[in-house]
Amino acid sequence: MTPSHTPTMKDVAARAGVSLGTVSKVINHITVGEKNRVKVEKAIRELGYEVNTYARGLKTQETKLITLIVPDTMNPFFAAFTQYVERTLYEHGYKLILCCANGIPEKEIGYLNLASQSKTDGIIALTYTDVSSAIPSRIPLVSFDRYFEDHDVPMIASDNFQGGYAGTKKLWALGCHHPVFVRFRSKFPSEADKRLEGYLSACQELGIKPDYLDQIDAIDEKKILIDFIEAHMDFRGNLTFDGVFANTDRQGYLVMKILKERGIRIPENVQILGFDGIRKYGIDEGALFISSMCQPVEELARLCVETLLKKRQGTVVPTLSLLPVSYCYGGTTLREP
Amino acid sequence: MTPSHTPTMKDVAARAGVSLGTVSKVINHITVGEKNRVKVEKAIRELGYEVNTYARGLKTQETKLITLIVPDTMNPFFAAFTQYVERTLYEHGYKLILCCANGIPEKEIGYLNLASQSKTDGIIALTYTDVSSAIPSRIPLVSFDRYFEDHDVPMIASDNFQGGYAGTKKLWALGCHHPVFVRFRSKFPSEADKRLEGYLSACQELGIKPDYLDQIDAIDEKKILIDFIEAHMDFRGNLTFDGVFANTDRQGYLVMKILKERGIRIPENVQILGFDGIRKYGIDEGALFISSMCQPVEELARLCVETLLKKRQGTVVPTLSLLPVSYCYGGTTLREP
DNA sequence: CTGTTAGCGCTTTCAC
DNA sequence: GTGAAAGCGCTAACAG
Repeated sequence: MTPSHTPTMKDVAARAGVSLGTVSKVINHITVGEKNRVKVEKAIRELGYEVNTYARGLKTQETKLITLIVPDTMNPFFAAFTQYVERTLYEHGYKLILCCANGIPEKEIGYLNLASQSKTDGIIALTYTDVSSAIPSRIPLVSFDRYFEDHDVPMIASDNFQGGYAGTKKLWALGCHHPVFVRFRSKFPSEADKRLEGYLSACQELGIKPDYLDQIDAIDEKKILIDFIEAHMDFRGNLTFDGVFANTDRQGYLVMKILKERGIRIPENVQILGFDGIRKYGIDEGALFISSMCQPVEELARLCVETLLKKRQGTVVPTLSLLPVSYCYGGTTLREP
Repeated sequence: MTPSHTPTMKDVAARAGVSLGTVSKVINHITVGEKNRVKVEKAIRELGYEVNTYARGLKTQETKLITLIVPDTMNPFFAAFTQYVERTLYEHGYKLILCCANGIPEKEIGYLNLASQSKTDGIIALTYTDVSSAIPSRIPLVSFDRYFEDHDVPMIASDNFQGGYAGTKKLWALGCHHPVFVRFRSKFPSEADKRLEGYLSACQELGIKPDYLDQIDAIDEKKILIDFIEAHMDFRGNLTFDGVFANTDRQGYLVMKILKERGIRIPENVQILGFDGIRKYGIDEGALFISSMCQPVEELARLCVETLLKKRQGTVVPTLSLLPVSYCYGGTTLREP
């Protein structure tokens, strides 16, 4: 008689006329007599049996669950990253537990603990709050874009320096001889901080006098930008810069709106270049909001997952991996000369 | 001596000098002698103990994990929905397992099974593929926007009919006397199909001759839209409609782009109204892409979670819950008269 | 109110 | 190559 509950290994064993251990071996691909294997496989099929992950996890301390911590999913960049992480995990037989930290440190810490209690096999963290003290040692953890001092945490990121450098050169090549850099950032250090450094380095090489806005944890970004812009007008109201390299697409978009409101034509009067490569309505069909140094989101996500899984199985993994970013036209820069 | 492994209930019991059962009771908030409770709580704190969800789950068949199935997270509407579902679940002590189905039925079915194997406590499904045959009976499942025949699945959705109706009336009030409706949809029936019905109903009431584009599983939306638009020009190249009510913001945005490319001014010549209420760069600061009938995403997410949890605990829940949508100005309609 | 104990479904020795 | 049996950490009777 078929059991009414969801079938367990016991049911399979009974139906196949073998012992529990044999069924377990078949499932875990451990050598077993041909005949028995076939019998067990048949029973599994007939019963629609699937292993109970939690019973298995209890035993093996594996759950096939990976936690992803992101600030939120409404930011299109994080949304894309989340999607690709999920996809890659799925391909490797893992499920994704999603934590939108929303800047709540306790929430991040709670999820970090989840892993340390081995309820989750690892963590991919994209966090901008300060939780480094709560990082469980010896737990598979990879960080995106954020460098954790004092902890042996592999970091994956875009090559932000190169992006800042190449972007500045690109603006120059497109005719911007007075590009300014603009950024708002949190007080927690991240790899993305290197974007400005890249800009500075390129400026030096090009013989441009660098000029930038750098605000930490600003509240009213719009007002600050307006002040910055007005401080860059000469006596007849002309702008003293002809290009804006923004730290993120969002910030660049904001700059664009403000400039347009003031009758400045983009890209004729001022070219704007962002960073991230965010697309309207997702990747598939959407155009960029603005021209941008695009991060290879999919590859970044894959690399995070693969690094994490390798680390879990004990392979030595790079402490730092940087992926290149590339320029993409999005309407706010001049077409190629 | 402190154990080197992550502490178990046994360690807590030993340290507190009580039995396992007592510790379990303290944890599960079952009455226990004041003195013992304090001792146990102290031991828990000192050891940094946390229950092992999987051991517990094995026993109780509860995992405090809920699966959310969405088509993807790059669509801003789904992204927002995901975020709010996660937040609400968190408030209730549940974790989110995220499945981006990407239109792959096998993937959805796999996750559906996860739940039926009681590795997950329930499912919130926002799916546009046909998986109704795979729906495990008697498993807590609530559906967003999609009506499952033959299954006792509570459905949550926006009041799409009301939205279609109110949106049409709004366009009329703003001076559109010849609004057309435009939609692309999948072949799977969903609540969102009622948007067109609302439009038709309002047209009848207003004495407007309805006119609409309705495409199923179209490949080249842009081309179809262009054809539609060109078919609506009189002999001197003037449009025969003065308003477009699009089935989604994305579709409305596409219409806007095409019209603008043809030199048509929005909203002066043609007003455009979308549906969803998607915002650039997420909810916080972003403006709408276009004027829209906005779905109350947060409330929808909350309702899904609460309905699911109620159903789990055996409470009778509504088979259908509709939440009202509301008009939001987004630049593609005329300002209030 | 407290301690003891029998499993939950699975993996993994360990004899056979 | 196979089966029996001992747990993984926890909960839920059940005695006391």
